[in-house]
Amino acid sequence: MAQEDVFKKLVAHCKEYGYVFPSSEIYDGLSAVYDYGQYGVELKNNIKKYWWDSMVLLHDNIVGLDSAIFMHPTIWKASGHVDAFNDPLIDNKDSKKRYRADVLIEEHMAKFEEKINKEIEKAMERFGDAFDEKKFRETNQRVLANQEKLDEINARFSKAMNATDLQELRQIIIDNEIVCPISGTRNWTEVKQFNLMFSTEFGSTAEGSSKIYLRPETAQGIFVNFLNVQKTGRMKIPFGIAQIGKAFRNEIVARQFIFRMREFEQMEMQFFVQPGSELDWFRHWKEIRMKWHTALGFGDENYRFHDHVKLAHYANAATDIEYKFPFGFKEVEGIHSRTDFDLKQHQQYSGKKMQYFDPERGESYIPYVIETSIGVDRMFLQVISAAYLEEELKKEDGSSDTRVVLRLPSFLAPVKLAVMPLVKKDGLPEIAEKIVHDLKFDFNCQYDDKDSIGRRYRRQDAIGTPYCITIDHQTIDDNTVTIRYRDTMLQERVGITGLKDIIFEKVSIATLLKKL
RNA sequence: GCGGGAGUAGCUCAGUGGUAGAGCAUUAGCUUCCCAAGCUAAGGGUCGCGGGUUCGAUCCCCGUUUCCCGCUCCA
Repeated sequence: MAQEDVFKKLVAHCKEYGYVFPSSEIYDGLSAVYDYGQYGVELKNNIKKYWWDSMVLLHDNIVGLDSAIFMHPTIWKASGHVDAFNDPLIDNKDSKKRYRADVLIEEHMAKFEEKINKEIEKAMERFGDAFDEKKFRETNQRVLANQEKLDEINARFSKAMNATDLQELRQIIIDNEIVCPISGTRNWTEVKQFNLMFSTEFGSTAEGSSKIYLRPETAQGIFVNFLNVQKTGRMKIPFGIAQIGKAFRNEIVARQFIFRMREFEQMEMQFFVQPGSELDWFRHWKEIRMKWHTALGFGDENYRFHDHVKLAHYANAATDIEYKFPFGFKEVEGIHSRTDFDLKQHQQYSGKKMQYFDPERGESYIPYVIETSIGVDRMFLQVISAAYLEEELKKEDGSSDTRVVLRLPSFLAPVKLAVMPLVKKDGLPEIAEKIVHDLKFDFNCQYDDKDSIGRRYRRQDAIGTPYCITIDHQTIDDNTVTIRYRDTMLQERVGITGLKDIIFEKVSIATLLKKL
């Protein structure tokens, strides 16, 4: 089957079995926004717990944080998000090329500069030493005409940019007959502003309210709490702060299922280190994070690092952990050496000293930061991609059969076990119900007595339930049941009294954490 | 944003200018001693939305919206 078909089926399966629904579906949906269903939310919570425990439980120098989504608007000025990602863009309908409207106008203005300079050059040649540039500029008709035109455009342009008047920007392009360098036509679309950040009104009355942003990353919440956590937690460098939370980005391209969403969830850990030691720590965290992924058992060969050659303005080293999705290797997690950029920026913008006194070195400094940042939703997609399998089965009579099974690691599976009476009579349902009642305090259990036993097993396979407990007539005699394993479909006979311990050992997250 | 394709039941799809069908799924009951597709019954759709043509539109025409594919963009 083509890889793309697998992905389509996976998306359909997610919806069909209560993992992921398109947002606002009854109102025709909301682009690039998705909801997690009854099983999706369980899987997501389990992924988050695995990450959180691996950070906060396993490292005595990493603590958690839950900072607010609303933050002071200056934070996004300091981080660079306000200025870096809100360019006015315009498309040429013929060449289908996209340009920055401001760049088009600036380039156009540069042409007038050139014309003026050429006039001056020519005049210089003509007049030689006697040439007076200032006077020439003030008197030459062609220079004056060009300069006037230039000043006029510049005045309109500055005004439009300051007021972010997109219509005026387009009008400037049209009035000046600026053409697309490729198609040569003036067939332009409207100017659009692609804002990375969502904004909203803060304050309950329209007059007193001010514009604030929904955070585009959780990291800044950690940076602005650096001093709070360091001081109240008596943290000594090196130490880390971990946070799980929602973030929001206006994506230009949607259509990638939950791989790229406008509202998404991040699991970020910022690790503060001595300046100069950051690249050692960068390598250290690369290793730790890769181990976290491979411990899930989806096959080491399906992961790889992708080191960045071109670095963001704040980083001096960066890599991605990529997983081989059905649609190719894609980034799941990013690890960045962010230098002291963020804390330095906040120190400058807030006027507060974002420094740490290092007793070992006897000096204060702004710590350097190693960031590990993973998208919960991407991780979710990674897990479910890896788990999804359409399996060909040979039946005893020689005919073949397929079953769809989610081979989720037990600790991540939404439902841990299904308990089912083999037949709906002879007191078997009552025994099954009692088992569910006893185990429901420890595990997510389901009771099912509808349809044939084989069909019930398949239903559980489809949602990834790792264990099925079946009560049969032998149970009445000796208090034993069968436990059926999802991946192998094999069964074992065990005593009812030992069930809790058996399941607990298999689904405990501690078993997984010990591998790290 | 541009171009192409599609939108009929929860899912996969059929269908006709004269008030809508199948399989699977769901619910209830029967049957059933271990791996889906036995039996019976029931529920569920103003055929994406709006407008036009027509005596009458799910079907023809126009617009719109959503999804899919390609291009474009992308920290």
